[in-house]
Amino acid sequence: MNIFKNLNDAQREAVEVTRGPLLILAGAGSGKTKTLTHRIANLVVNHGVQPGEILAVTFTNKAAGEMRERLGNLLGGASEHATPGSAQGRLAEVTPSRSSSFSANSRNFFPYMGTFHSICVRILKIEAENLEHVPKNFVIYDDDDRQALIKRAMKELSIDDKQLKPRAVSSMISKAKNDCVGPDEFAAAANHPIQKAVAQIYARYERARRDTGALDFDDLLLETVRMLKNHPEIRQHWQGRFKYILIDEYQDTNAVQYKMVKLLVNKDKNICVVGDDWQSIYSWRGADFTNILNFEKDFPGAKVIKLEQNYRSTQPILDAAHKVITKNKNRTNKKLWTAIEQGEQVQITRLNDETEEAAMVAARILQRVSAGVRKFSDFAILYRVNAQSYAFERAFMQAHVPYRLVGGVRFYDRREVKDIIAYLRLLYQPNDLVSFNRIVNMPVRGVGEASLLKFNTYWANSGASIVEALVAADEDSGLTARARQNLNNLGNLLYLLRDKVENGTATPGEVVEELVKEIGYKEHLNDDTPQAEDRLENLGALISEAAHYETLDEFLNDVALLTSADEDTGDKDKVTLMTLHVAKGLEFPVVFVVGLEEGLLPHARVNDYTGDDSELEEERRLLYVGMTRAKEELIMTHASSRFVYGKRQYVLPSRFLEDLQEGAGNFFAGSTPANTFEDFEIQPYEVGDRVKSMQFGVGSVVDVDGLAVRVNFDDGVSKLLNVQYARLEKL
DNA sequence: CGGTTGCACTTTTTT
DNA sequence: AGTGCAACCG
Repeated sequence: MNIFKNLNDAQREAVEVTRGPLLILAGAGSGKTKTLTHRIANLVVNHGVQPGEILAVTFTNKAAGEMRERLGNLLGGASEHATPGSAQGRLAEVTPSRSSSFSANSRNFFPYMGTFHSICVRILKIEAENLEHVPKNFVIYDDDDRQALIKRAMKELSIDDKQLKPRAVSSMISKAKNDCVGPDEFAAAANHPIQKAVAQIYARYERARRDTGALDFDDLLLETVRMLKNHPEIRQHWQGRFKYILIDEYQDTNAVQYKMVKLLVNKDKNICVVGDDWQSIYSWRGADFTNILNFEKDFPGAKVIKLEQNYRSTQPILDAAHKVITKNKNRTNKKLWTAIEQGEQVQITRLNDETEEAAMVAARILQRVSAGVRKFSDFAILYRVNAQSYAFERAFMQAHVPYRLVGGVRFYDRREVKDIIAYLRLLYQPNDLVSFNRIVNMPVRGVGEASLLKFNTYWANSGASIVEALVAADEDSGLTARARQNLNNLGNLLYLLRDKVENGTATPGEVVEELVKEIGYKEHLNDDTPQAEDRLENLGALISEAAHYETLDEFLNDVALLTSADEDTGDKDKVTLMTLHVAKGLEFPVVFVVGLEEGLLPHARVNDYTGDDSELEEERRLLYVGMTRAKEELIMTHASSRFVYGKRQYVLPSRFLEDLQEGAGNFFAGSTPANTFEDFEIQPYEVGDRVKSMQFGVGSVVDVDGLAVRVNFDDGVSKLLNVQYARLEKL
């Protein structure tokens, strides 16, 4: 097998340089994944490296799955000869086993591959017995779980959740954790009253979370870093184990992840990071692309390789994307090039509103598909916020355009699924307070606020776990006989199921089935509502999902770490709908980037009056990412008005469209030629002005709000008009 | 205790 | 517009 065949010079070099620190600056579409997989294959095949000695960190579980698949293809039958790693060396389950193209037997063959989070879970589960604050059977709290606990902490501290939003507190705590700042340090640095309040909540939250046997998303990383820092022998073990480290999307690593990398790299410094600062779009969750800019400083003597040939897009698409991104000041310099010189021109189209926008897109797709030029799966619609998908879903349904929605509500976030998962978590971790609160009266078992309060007191005094307290609750608990009976039953059920899980008499699938039957959950779901059928269907899907797992432990971990983008939506012939963030790393023959308007892209929350352009630049990178997903055709749209918060608002074209216009010449084609933007001059109107509209006749201005002007026309019609588009003339 | 009704808030992006 | 939460009544 020749691993180097099919690689260009830069890619080949990136594969060949196996020793020492290596930075691969990989532009969009430059064959990054290919290079990474070839690199791993080269290590294994030509350098005698055991797969288990390689750590490969990806940004999403899906990316890990893809890399695994490509590696499998590359190595072909080699897996049969591979020596299985230790028991710990099994492949991280990143997607339910059904979607993996490999049998469970081939797992040992593969490197540690996955997201930072999933890798941390694996390491922490292994090391839990050596760690004070990490129980072996920890559960993973997602954002909702964390917020529930924060709310509770705020209530206990009598902090009004209207004045200080639990969500805001949650994100402040998250930020602190991502900066490796604990509650004490946070309190010490707090001087503003809000910070002081948050410090109190933070401390209380942490205590509650620990008592409850849970780690939140950020803890997974933080506890791993703490462990590596504070336990030299553990650090040495893992440093010795991971002889080669690869990190993809390095521009999106945050402070904790950076620290972890530094702690995991051993004296040989065989670390290879791959990334592109132009595609850094996660600073809002703490990512810091200076990590990639500073790599050479962090690892002196690092080799730097640039992958600048783009294999994905045509020249016109690349030129347009380049025009946008080069408006950013804070960035590295590079020049992508493509051998595909010929191609369709980039189009910009203006529509009246989101309905027309979606209808136009649907019509265009249908036209191309029925002409036999394209298939549905060639198309992707990319937008800034999930809410934009509604209009497209409606239009596509109407036009019978098959589509798949990536992202949005996770399967595991559906209410019925979360209920059952909460039961499973509680029987797995009998102190999981958040799960207990969720299910204690679901389905209704006559335990309301008053009973719950009594039970909580009883439980707190007992010093036992929640499940133990449920079983033990007697007359002394002060509970009414009925409530006590019901709580006892709940506890007994959880005990029974836990036993079955622990001694292996029941698989996760069987446990879920028995649970559903025992609590009468199907009857509970089967109410009169029209959604009942969907819910029952989801419940069925959950049961069959659980059936793919051997242990509850594995199942719960996957449930917690899978994102909606990881969900297998099937490879049917469908148009893809997703956010720009989710689109990173993907490519499609035809891409529509929609909603290019001020307030949407750049998003309204972007601060652009402070003189700090960093947020605006991130929005621009987001557009760049979207544009560079296109292989052959790129169409960008914007609407004149849009429904926001249930109100129709007039919106301006995105300033990023002006970036594209410069030196455009005949660059653009489509229903809106580039010169649309030339007559942008806005005439000021005042209340009382007499105006004339080509469409509506003569009238008086009665209200002015920015560019939106309300005109009462003389024929009695009142219209809200955008002065940029309504062809108004001042009289 | 539990269901209903009305009101407030939402929307950035995700591991 | 849809959802989630608080207050109210049966």
